[in-house]
Amino acid sequence: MVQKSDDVKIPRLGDVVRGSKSGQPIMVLFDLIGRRWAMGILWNLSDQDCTFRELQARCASLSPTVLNTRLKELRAAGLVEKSPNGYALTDAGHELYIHLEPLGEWAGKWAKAL
Amino acid sequence: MVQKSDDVKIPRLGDVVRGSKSGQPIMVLFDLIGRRWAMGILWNLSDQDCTFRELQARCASLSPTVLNTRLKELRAAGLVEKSPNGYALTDAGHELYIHLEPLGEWAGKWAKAL
DNA sequence: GTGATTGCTACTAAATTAGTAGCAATGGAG
DNA sequence: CTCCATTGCTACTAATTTAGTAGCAATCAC
Repeated sequence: MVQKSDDVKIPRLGDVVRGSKSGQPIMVLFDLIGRRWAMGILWNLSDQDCTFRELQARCASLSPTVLNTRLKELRAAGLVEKSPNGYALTDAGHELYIHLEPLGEWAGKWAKAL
Repeated sequence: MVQKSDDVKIPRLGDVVRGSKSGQPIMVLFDLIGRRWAMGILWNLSDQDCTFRELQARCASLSPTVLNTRLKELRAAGLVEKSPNGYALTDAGHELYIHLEPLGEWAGKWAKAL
């Protein structure tokens, strides 16, 4: 299994966050978790560790390319880590999830109202 | 000022959410607010109404194309509306913001730890 | 060994976003 | 009314991101 050290562009503090000159933490975070499937991955990892392929299946068969990219970014951001069973949330990842979780219920309400 | 009725593709319940077959509300929401600058726009509208150009300035001069697209989507989703002063969060938008807000503080902590 | 599964890379096509220019409408100032 | 600034937006092209598919090396179960 060959590993190339290709550059995982996660946003960093003070960085030009994909257009944002501010580099405010919240914008850095939004940039990171606002990428396609990033929040979905965190969501799906929240209740159990997943292998690469399980995660892929849970996320509506998103392409391995994107899944792998997202995983690299989330790992570089300290939100996800490798575990014996595949991938898992780190403590920070769990903390973030705790803040995301209420959105689940709210989304149901919102969707109904729409 | 001519208005063309061009199709604002906001995710809908039961939709194939940009690849997601589930159509779960939370995934629909993630799809919507996971688009570039969507959360940033909500964030910036939370404390005051903004004109189109103010919003553009606050969001690191994101292009009018994308800003306008996001605004259409967020309006179609009932999170943003026009106000005398430009654009504003709806009640639903405020509710969502309330859930997003704690992320601000958390992001600061996370960023420091990184 | 053989076969199945896992983690991932490579590649091309499609979609989204960035970036810039500019125009029609509105609102003063004189 | 005339001039001019501002606002809200459209049009267009270039760059970047994501989708989608194929497939290979490593690991594991027999």
